[in-house]
Amino acid sequence: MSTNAAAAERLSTIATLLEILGEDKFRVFAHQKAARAVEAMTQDLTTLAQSKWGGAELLKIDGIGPKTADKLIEFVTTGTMTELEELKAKVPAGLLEVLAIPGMGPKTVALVWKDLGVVDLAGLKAAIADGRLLTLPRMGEKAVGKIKMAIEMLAQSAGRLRLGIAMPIAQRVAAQMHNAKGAGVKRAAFAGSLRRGKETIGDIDILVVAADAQKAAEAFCTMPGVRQVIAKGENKCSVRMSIDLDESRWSGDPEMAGSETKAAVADAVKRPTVQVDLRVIPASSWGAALMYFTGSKEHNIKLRERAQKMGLTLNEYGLFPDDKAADKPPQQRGVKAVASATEESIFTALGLAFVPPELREDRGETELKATPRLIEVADITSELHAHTTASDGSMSIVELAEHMKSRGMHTIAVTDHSQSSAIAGGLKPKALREHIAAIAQAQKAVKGITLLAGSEVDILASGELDYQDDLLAELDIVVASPHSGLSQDSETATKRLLKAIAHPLVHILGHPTGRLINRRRGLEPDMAAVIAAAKEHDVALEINAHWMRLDLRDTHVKAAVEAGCLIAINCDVHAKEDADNLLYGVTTARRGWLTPEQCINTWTAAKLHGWLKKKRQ
DNA sequence: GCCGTTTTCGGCCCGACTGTTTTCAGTCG
Repeated sequence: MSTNAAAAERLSTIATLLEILGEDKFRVFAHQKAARAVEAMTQDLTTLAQSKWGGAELLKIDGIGPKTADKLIEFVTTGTMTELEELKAKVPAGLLEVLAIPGMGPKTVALVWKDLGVVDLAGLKAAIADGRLLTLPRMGEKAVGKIKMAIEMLAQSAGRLRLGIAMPIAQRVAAQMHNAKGAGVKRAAFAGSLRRGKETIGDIDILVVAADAQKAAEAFCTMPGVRQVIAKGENKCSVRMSIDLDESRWSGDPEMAGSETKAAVADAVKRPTVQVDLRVIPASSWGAALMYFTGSKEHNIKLRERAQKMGLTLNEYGLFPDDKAADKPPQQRGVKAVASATEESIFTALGLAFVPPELREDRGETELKATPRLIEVADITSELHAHTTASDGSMSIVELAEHMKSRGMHTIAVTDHSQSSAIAGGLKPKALREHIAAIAQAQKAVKGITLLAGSEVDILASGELDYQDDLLAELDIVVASPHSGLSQDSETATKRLLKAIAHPLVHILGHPTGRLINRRRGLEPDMAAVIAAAKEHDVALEINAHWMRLDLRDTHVKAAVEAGCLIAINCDVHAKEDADNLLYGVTTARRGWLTPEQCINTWTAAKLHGWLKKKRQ
């Protein structure tokens, strides 16, 4: 784990422990905010904190004050935080897993701990089994039953759903709500972290405008696949829904696969349910609700703070004048909203440029003077990372070319694996030379798309490339990627990647960390150094669009974009349907604030081919 | 614990749902 992530995790744990101890909730909130700030930092904390002005630099970050800065410097210097150690001595470690149970908040956790001596999950289960939990105030049969159910559900859950699994489910649910009989649904859309395009999703939020809210709720709770109705109110319902693996797009990428793909598929099958929330919204509040439920929470807080400074109050029904009447929310007292029907109108009323959903993470988006022209799927006109039957793909060269042409690409790079990736059928030098000839031959058969002869060359553990330079020089394009030795320490990994980037024949650094979301952490290089080197050597950093990878990740993309680095968005095509993953790659790019010009896949054929040839002269 | 275009002290985002209550605390998003 990177130092930043480790420090953020510790601050977050401090917040949680303070919460259990019943400390001031604003202190808790401050620690949570600081943790998020550290998590979002693009500079390396170690480098920053140890520099002469490190402390002052830390204080410039919103949410980090003198106390937190001290804790961070202490952590970087000594590897520990005294405050955390002291808190850990007071609170049993097992209570953290108890707090993770939905329905068990800090107050209840403190209660079972103090009154029943529960110190971990096993203790809680025992207290449920022998009826002691029922003896607590505000604990009835129903409350205990819910906790029991939540424990069972948690045991089945394998964590957050990957974007590529959640998206098709959400699209299907939204479509089903549109067609709900008798409910008169006028609008239906998904919101939440899915709309923001996060790489993993905790639950799915569906919003509808319906003539008959009750019928809409009824239709929602009785959809195929609903396993349990968690809550069913007038405006809000929550269900747990089975995940049907057939809904998610999966391609057999044997490189990930061998055991990895099978494990990932098994993982998705094992995770049986996902929580889906429905909100029924008045048509006039559509924009406010969409905004509110899209989040993120941090972004919403920023907007509400801003509204408050302007004498306004913002909730899921609209932006209202703040008349300080505390008895009831404004929409229940007939107060007329300043703005509510569209997101655009609310941003405008707040004096802000419209913020695309992918940017709503409180990473500076409310400072924007104008809405940036972010990259879109339609901007992409080339695919620069694809495999054929020569290694581990399922299409021939001609099939691949025809398919990518039908997807509107002017260029397709054929980049089969190199010799060290034996499991993926990597090509020996002789086979690669024959493949180069075969690609030239295929070009004669296919018109209207340029075929490039390339390779996805392994970056060996040492940082050396998997072919000799004379062979690499024969290729139109070289994508250099790490495939093995992915548990190297950070320093070794950094050296390895820097060496590959500095190689004069390399165009693109493919899936730079080699991570697999929810499965493999991958390399954790000093990303600032990698980005600086890529910029210096005119190497594009790849966003691998497969939803298992999304590598670079969003925060790395943002740092690379800020540094002026070139970015490639590639589907790493092995099979036809892999081209559909482009949406996820572009979404990740948008989360990193990428504009079209900085992405080589949007360039005209002339510009792209010219750039590639520069490294062949 | 952090922060300042009313503030260096006194605030700090907002509403729905649930289960237990007899008016609300706790949790969630």
